[in-house]
Amino acid sequence: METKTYCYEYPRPAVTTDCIIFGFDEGELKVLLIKRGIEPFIGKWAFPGGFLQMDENSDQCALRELYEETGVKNVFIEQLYTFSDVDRDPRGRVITISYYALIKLSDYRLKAGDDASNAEWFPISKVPPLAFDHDRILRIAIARLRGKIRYQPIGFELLPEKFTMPELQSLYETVLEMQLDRRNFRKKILETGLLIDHNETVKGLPHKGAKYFSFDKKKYKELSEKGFNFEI
Amino acid sequence: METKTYCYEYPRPAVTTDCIIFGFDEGELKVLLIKRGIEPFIGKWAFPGGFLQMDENSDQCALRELYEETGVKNVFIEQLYTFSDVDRDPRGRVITISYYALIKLSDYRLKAGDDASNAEWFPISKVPPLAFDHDRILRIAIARLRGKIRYQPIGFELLPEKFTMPELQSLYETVLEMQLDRRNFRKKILETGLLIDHNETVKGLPHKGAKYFSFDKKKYKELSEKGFNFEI
DNA sequence: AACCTTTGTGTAAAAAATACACAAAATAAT
DNA sequence: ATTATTTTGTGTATTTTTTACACAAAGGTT
Repeated sequence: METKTYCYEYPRPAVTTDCIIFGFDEGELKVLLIKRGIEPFIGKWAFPGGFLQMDENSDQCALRELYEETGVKNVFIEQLYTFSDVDRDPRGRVITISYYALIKLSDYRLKAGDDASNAEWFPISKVPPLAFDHDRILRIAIARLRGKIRYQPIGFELLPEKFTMPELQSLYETVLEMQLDRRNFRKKILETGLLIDHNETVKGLPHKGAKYFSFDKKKYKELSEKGFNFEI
Repeated sequence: METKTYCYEYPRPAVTTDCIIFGFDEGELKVLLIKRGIEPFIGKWAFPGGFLQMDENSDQCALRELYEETGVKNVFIEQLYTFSDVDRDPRGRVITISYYALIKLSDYRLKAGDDASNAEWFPISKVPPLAFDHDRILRIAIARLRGKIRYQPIGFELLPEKFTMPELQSLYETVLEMQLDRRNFRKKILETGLLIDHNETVKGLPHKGAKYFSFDKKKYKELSEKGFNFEI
């Protein structure tokens, strides 16, 4: 079918969602990029995304595209910003509602980037020039993540269910680009009351002897509904 | 013309912008609402807004609609959130990129709400039930304003060029819904270095004897480009 | 002229953030 | 196996920030 069967009285832009997928691995913050196989920007890297369908809202669209392109499911997403510049897509007028996702890379390391796929994880310091206005989108996404991790416990979304305090600290240090004192960090994190201590220590490397913790999602929901804040 | 001349291969949603316009007057935070003259929701109050045109981005659209519907120009606007639920408009699929604006009510009190127009200022505690999903949008806008005023000097956008310290404090107390200590507030605000002291006192009521200040926009630009923060 | 209301100002107390050192456990090296 | 090295866990003293608080002066009101 190439007939244009959807007609309107006034012109309408196309609407897409794009998703900036963050992962944390080997002490680095990474984003998942897809190498474009078609024009425009063929061969360039870009964020996964696609067209909004008429039976889904933009959250659902972002989650669907995320799943279709990377196999990732049940992840944290949040709307980032809507980009609407007239010339941002050479094919025509396209509005993009952008999202960012935080995923537990340990769970999904195998899905994307494998089998010579066109998806690949890039440390944010080594992201190549991107298609469309995606460089700008990435900058905004990083700024949002950096700002938000300070006052909402979203960092856990980037770690395995069970993690150690040094791992968590390393994540914070990486995202915030600053060194943190081990004892003060531990104190602050623990006094949120949102960590479950598993009383179990790591056997092998790395982080030998470190205690395992996990994030108490239920407690967080309870407390945040009562209006508590969690500055870290 | 009623012919549908704009045709596409896939269905597209309509895209609009809506603007939540905040003003501060008589010690109250207010929003500007427009009474709908057509279905759906005829007779109900809603935020001003309209359809995105193909030669403008969403910022420009929000500013244009703002000007057309209220005569307001040169104001602070910021993108708020994009709403995309399937059933949010009974006429069909509509995506709304929402903005909020902060205006100096003193400058514009005459334009809207006068001459039996269909625009009116409502204190946020007395906003009637709104059309579409605008109740939800308002809640989100208020939360954003409340959150943002703490770490960015946007409160000044709601006051006249020259204002007194008690006026500024009253604004903060109203938006944050909390009492603030006069001396501590003054100290914090002044140590941002962003206020110009006019060494001139108010003659008449109210705020007799209070000093006039104004916001140093240039200095703010300089400093914020260097990455300074302004928590208040 | 006396009174009332509102403004401007500094310091002491409390709370929060920061700096800091050593013992114990696991691994790595010899 | 012994020793050395690396990384973890833990508490307190110091500094900084935030909060609490009272009185004199100016302008308007009665």
